[in-house]
Amino acid sequence: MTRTVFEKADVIPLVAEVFRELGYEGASMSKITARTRLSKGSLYHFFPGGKEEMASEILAHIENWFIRNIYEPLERDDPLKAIHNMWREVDAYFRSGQRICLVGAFALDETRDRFASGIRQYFRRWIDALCAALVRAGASTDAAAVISEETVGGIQGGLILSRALHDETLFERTLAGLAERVTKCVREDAGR
Amino acid sequence: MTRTVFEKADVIPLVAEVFRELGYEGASMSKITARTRLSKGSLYHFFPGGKEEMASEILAHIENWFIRNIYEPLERDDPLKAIHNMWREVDAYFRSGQRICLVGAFALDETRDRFASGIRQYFRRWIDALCAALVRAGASTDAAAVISEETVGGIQGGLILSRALHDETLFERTLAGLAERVTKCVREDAGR
DNA sequence: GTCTATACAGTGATAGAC
DNA sequence: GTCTATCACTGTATAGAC
Repeated sequence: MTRTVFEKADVIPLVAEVFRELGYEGASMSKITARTRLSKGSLYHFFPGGKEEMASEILAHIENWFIRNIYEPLERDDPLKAIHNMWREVDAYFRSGQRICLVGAFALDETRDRFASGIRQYFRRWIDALCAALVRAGASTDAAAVISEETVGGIQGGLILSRALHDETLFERTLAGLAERVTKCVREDAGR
Repeated sequence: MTRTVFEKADVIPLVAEVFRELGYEGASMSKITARTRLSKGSLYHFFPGGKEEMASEILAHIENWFIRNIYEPLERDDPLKAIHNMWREVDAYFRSGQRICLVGAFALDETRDRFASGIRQYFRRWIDALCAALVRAGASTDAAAVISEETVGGIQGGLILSRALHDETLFERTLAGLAERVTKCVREDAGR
């Protein structure tokens, strides 16, 4: 029998995937052990606080990924390039809509209240970073604020719809539509 | 002690609210009994199939509500009036974003697979009914198809965001933005 | 149609051997 | 760091009294 030795950094993405598939309440310890092939002993070794600690560290891990790959570029790189990078990274991260947003899923039921500040922060910073990039690209402050909210919300809605309709093309169509509107917004305001 | 006597029609909305608050897996029988003040005996009397039967009947109940109040008007009434009616009903139904869409929540995890056809139908018919109304109002078939998907997805995203950010105004802002885009789409295409 | 009592499988969590 | 064995508890579901 093979005995693979992990460290925490390897374990977090594995467990995260189970939470994504089953939700916070649906992801029981036995489901997690079955799908990750890690025993309860190993899991409690890495996360003495159990499920709550797992989910908490997973949320932090997700936020860090978005900060590095999406928010920071939006906040300080060339805005149009950073926005283009966002579409590409988001499509890859959510596997063209085949993978859900765990933070959005947690927001829908009372799981939200357990992780309220992490959930709020993730969306708040995404919207603000996109808004800042749009303003730097020449959009008006008002228009940028509106379309940033619509974009981040639109991505979440696209994930729900593409899963509900079993339509893998829907998420990419959603991203393309959002990208077009964002581009138009920048052009119109910058050209005034 | 008071002993209220219910029939199934009274029970469904009560249980539905608990599923909305806690999700399918989070809504345990004991949580349902505690929040509805109905005993397990009563619940199994109405739903011999347990949780799965409850959720199944709730989904059917929700779809019927949407058919009567939103889809059918979109399919056969004056399109502009029916669309205006939709914004009003949706805002009231989701309590300005304080109440989530159970169908959308179920779509996010593996609960989707239990109720796949009901979930698919709910969104499919919503998008199609809105699309048909837009075409009758003068929009081009292509534009109507695109904006119908964006609208139904945008509503779902608005619900996630307003909950995540604890911002009651966000959902109404989302609806207003979607309404504006829908109106513009009809005017542009009809005026060609 | 309401309730309580009960069965027993599954839950999160811990201890201790390797 | 891995695992199995075991804990007390909560899970769904059923039976039967009122």
